[in-house]
Amino acid sequence: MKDALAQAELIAVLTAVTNDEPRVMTVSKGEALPSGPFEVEHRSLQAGLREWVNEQTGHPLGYLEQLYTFADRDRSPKDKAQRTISISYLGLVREQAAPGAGAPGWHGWYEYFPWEDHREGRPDALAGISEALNAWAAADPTRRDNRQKRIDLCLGLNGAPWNEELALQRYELMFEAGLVAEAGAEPGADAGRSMFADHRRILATAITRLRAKIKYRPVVFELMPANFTLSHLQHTVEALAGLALHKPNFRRLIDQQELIEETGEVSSETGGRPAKLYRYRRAILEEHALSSTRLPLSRN
Amino acid sequence: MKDALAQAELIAVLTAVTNDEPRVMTVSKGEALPSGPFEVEHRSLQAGLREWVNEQTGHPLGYLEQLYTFADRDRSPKDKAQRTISISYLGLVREQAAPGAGAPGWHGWYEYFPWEDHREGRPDALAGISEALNAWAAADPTRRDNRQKRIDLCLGLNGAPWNEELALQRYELMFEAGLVAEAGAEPGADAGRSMFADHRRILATAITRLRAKIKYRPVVFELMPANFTLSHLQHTVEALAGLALHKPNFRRLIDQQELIEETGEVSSETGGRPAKLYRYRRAILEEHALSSTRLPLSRN
DNA sequence: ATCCCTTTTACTCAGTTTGAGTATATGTTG
DNA sequence: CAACATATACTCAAACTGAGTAAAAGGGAT
Repeated sequence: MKDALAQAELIAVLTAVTNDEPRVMTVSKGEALPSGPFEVEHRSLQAGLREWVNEQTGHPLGYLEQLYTFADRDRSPKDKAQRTISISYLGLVREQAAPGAGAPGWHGWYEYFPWEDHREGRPDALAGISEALNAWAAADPTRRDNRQKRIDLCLGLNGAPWNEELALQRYELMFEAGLVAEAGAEPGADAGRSMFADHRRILATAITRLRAKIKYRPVVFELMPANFTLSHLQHTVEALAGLALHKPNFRRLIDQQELIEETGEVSSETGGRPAKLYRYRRAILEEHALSSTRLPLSRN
Repeated sequence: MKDALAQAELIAVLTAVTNDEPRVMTVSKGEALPSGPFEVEHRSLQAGLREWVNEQTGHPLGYLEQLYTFADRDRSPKDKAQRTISISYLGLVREQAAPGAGAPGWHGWYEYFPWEDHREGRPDALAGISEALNAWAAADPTRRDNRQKRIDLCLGLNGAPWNEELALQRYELMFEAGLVAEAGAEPGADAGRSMFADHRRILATAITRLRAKIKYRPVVFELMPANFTLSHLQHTVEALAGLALHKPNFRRLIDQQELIEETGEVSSETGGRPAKLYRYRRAILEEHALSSTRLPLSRN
């Protein structure tokens, strides 16, 4: 066995939801995700990430989950003998308490993926995208049918329903078709803001993972303040899923699962009838880590 | 940024199902999982793994999925300045065609996890395990309730149902309680066969992942021959899940999803009425990669 | 040839869950 | 105090799930 040395880099997708908008922490004016080297002193990968996130941002980091590890040659900046292994993590944080000056900035998910937000119906960006993808499919007669089917399923065309969990596949499809700037395309209006290297792909991975996870594990609460109303909770879920949910059914499912309990207080910030405040039942946290949550996934 | 150098190692959990028994490819007489270094020539992590699996075993490797990456300090053999990063993968292969002499050997999952096979009811091993775990919980008055709840949920005690997807949590619980040899325990009859370093933990991760995945993605077919009967398919799923499934419901779900089609032939190897042979509908493979499968999860 | 045994295949049925719609309660605002 | 906005509560049909039963089609023994 040869000694195969490599440099290890930790990349973080830190997400919060503020004002019903999912955001990600970025550096370089929103061009890149924060990252840092894995060092010998670190006890583990996760500990290493926690350490420098804390150093650099001071942000308390609750939930942290490994996303993916890659070391593709064509992704490394230079073609040297030494390779870089990138290990990405998804972290969930509370609504940020004013990041310090010069500190990393927060940007909305949907700046980078305008086509992913379906809370108010199909975004306009999808029209242009599907047109461009269809043209790409038609251009290759042999792979046409195959491509067309993928497009329909990814974008919810020709009878296929929109599936919010396909965020990564959609980005990869657009990449393959050369529609995004990372693949060498002209910066188009519909294609969203691009990022350094494959950071946007990592963000898409995080979105897909989180959208899947909120359906069967109570991770939303990592993004909520201690007390919240049911509407607030619903809007947070909707922001992540990029979908509008049916209100009565959302409520039914939440209290069926006995995940939360009333605090006894109410909030009149919502305009109409004051809403009861709830808190997450930490008492049964272990129970939840093992059992499952569900969410209604109706459209508008 | 300092240069943080590390050695990268790829670890493979290759699984096949033969004679209704899930098996894993091992080296060192079943003591370890096959692994190899990630080298500079490799195009990507996945490509690197494919390459040396092919070299060492000649086994054609279909489905391949990344499991987890870790670099815990206490897991490395020596405490040197250089760290090892281990990247593990789950691979699914067809029933093996007689591995060559001196080649890696196959061992049943349930040699390592005897408590995980519930196809014929609760395994005997669980009695001793739950007893030992309960004693462990009782030993610490402050954390008692918490521990007891975890035990009940993991093992399906006190009203909690058995959940086959908790394989990893169960192993970790037993590790924490010092019941497995890897944690320094005496080799006990119920604790299953142990493995080198944390390889058994990786195998548990693979089992958990696969048990979850077969429910919503048609990966079982990676383990099936070209033609198969519905019973064969069911037994394969049951082997992986470690559960007995309700036959009529299994069939109903399978053909509702139109994943397979009749070949027109029948097989009389089953003893009773000859069974129709089916094949996986490759034509709609992309479709399946994006949509979802479901399985009935009834007990016995 | 016929009866028995085994396994496949087909059908039924009640309880639960899900998607969707409607009605009522309780505040604030003009 | 009426109009409005939002929270909360209830209803209903369709779909799905878990579970059980019955018929069909072969092999083997007598």
